[in-house]
Amino acid sequence: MQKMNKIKRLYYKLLQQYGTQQSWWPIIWNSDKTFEIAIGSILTQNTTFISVIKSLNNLKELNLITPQNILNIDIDILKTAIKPSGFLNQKANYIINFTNFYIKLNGKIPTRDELLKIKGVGEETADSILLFGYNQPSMKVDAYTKRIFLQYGLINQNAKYKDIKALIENNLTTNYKIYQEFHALLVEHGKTLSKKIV
DNA sequence: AGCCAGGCTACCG
DNA sequence: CGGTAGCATGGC
Repeated sequence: MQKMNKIKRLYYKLLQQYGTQQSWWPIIWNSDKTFEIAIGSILTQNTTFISVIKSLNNLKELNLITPQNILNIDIDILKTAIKPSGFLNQKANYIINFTNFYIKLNGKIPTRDELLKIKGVGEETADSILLFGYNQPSMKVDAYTKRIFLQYGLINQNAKYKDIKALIENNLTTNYKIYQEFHALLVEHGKTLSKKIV
């Protein structure tokens, strides 16, 4: 076998252990997947995805997984719908902020910098939207990623988001499917690790 | 019964 | 710049 860098080795090791994680991001509504994934990316901030699913189901029942309807509805109804995933006051506004931006895009793919200007969209959420919502090869780094990389000695404690992102992007083939797969695998593996060491 | 979850903003020094 | 309190809820 060809000589691989450590990131690639980890990728294939996890792939062998857990198998492919295709369609790892669950789709509830499936009409505007990009929009749905973006809203899910905001809702998932510092929350378990189980809670996000509940919120997305609430939104679906209210027919709110559509940009126009979200902007037309009373914000208190939006807050009630997303309550299961926590931080309802700020996330409701974050969702509205993103929705306004999304409508103005008119189908265009946003840049990462444009996304980062939205209040409520930080680095991880921006990458999540690009990678899973738009199928763009922009690696998403999360707490699991950092934890696992620390454990394998691939980074040190003070590595920052952009450092880890660059490390991965420089060592894997630039391909959104591979990035999606890798992230999903890291989450699956991360969930099996017992304690938070970051 | 406290800690953590698929973070971000605002504000501090 | 780096560090951190606050944000809200639910699961274990």
